[in-house]
Formats: sequence, C-alpha cells, structure tokens
Amino acid sequence: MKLSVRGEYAIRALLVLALNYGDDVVRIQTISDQQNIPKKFLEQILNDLKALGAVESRRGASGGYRLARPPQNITLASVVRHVEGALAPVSCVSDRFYERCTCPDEARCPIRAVMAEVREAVVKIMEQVTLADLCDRARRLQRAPQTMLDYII
Amino acid sequence: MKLSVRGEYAIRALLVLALNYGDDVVRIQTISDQQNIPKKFLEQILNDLKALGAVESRRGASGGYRLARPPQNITLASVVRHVEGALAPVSCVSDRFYERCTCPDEARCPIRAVMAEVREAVVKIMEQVTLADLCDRARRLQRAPQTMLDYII
DNA sequence: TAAATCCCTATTATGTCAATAGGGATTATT
DNA sequence: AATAATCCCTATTGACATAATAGGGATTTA
Repeated sequence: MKLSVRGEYAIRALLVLALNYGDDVVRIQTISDQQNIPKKFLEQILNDLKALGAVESRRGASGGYRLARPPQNITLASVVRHVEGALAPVSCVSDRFYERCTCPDEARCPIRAVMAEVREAVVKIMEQVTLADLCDRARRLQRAPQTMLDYII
Repeated sequence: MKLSVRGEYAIRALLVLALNYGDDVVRIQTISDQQNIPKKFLEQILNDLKALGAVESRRGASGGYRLARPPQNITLASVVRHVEGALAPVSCVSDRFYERCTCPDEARCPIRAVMAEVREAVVKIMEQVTLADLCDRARRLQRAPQTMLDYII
C-alpha cells in the first residue's frame, strides 16, 4: 500500500512546475535544490513525464522544464499511474493493469470484493485532485501560521 | 499502492480458518491445497500470525491451525499492518510507522495533506472489515449464480 | 515406535528500487 | 566561433526486499 520514492519525487517536481505555471521554464537544478531530490534521478523522472504529456522542456543554456498543460488538467492519478503503475492494492482488481491472481475462484473471492472497494476509494481521491488543487493547498498552507498547522492533521 | 503476495496469502489463509471457526483445526497442507499457496511459505506466514494473536496451533499428528479469536474480532487492518507494515501510501502520514520524508517543509506539504486523505479512506475500510464480514461475503458469493457475478464488479 | 504434523533457521534466486556515471546533443551568450 | 550551461540518453551499480526453498527439530497421535 505504498507509493515509491520515484512517484513522490514526480509529484513534488510537478508541484514546483505548477507553482511556476505561466512563467519561464524551471531548471532541474532548481527543482533538485528546492525539493532535496538527487539531480540525476530527477532528470530521468522529468524526462519520463514528457511521455505522459505533462511536461515539456527547452534545451541548451537557459533551458528547463515547464508544464505542457494547465495544472487543473493534470490529475495525481494520471501521474502515479504513469510512473508507478496500478493504484489498486492487488492487480486482480486493477482496471488498466489487471493480472489474474492465484486464488481458486476469482469471481467468488470475497477479498477481491473488499480490495475493489479500497481501489475505488483511492481512485476517487487521486482522480479528483489536480496539480491546481495542490497549488491552492500549498498557498493556503503557506499563509497559515505554524501554530495552526499542528491541528490540521 | 500495493499489497504484497505475503499479505494476500495471509488473508486468504485466515479466511479459510474463519470459515472453519468452531470446528477442528485445519492443516497447513489443506489450506495450501485449497488456496494454491506454497506450503513452506504458508508455514512462515501462519507462524507469524501467532505473534499477532490471530491464530493458534496444535502440533503433532492431527495438528493444525485455528483462529485464536472470533472472526468478527480480527480486522483486515490488523492483519496487513502486522505482516506488511503501514497502510498509508507514504510513511510521513503513517500513524504507527511514521518516518520523516525528504520534503523541505512537512507541515506545509500539500501532497502530504492529500496522502493523509488517501490513508484515511483506506484505513476506514480496512479497519471496519473483519474476517466475519469476509465469511458473510464468501457465503453470499457462493450462492450467487455465475451469470450474476459478471455484473458485481 | 512410526507417522504426521507444526516449529525454526538459514539460504537462495530473482527482481526492484534508488541512485550514480558518463558522455552526447542543443542552445544562449560572449 | 568558442564557451558554458543546460537537457538527453543509456548503462551500471549497490542495496534491499520479496518469494520461495531446504533441511531438519520438536511434538503429538495412533
């Protein structure tokens, strides 16, 4: 039930780009510094996100990355599915990454039914939250004084 | 966002024991056959579940395993937490398996806030569903004709 | 006493993950 | 034209986790 470090880095990097949406491109080095992400590792991840159509890049001196689409158009679900794979806790309830499991009768497996509910709950959140939402939250959290934050989570 | 094979085996084995709750003990071999689980691997898992207090065993000829508590008393959350660890998608939002992440400001991390929501959604289901619920579902699914099952998921 | 079980530890094979390495291609600036 | 700064691409590594196997020991029943 875990997101890999790679997936987390991808979201953190996209958040930086989303916060700079409309401005100039952002260098890998900058993102790496701001977010404590190993630069070379981040290179791979950002490059991979181009295949998703989430980011685009400019090469050469004063090059960098920016979002290829408006932030309200990029969901967490699409990002995680692209860099990690299934959102479902077991692949036998996954829509796009389905694999048969080793249980004797999949159609009558009660565990599968529960796992399908878990999947739905996760997907519902991840498909609904966009990079624009993350930006909103980030800005709201930025304004909140430290003493308030203790009570939010 | 994935359950390991080990965790899946644990639940499948416990389901078998729950369906036989009140009867005699069940041999590893029987569970292994019914559920297509490698016997030696299953040994380790069941033994580990004793530490959780979920199962107890009788040794020797005509030995085997049975639930140590009523099935309505054993939640999926407790099982998965014991054999796998955190239910949370990232450890910085985990209650019992908390670990600080590498992001610059955890208290103001908007990603963390979303991940906390995902955690809540998963925990809500996993803490509520017990082995007794799985038994109910199993029996209901057993009665359903094949043609109905196509429409359930 | 023999057979069937659970019990325990060690080992292995495989794969994944996170990161590093090393250079190539492109572009802006001087 | 030269230089420096960036992105681009592939390969490799080291560490770790996972899934399983192996081999015997302890216990109980028949």
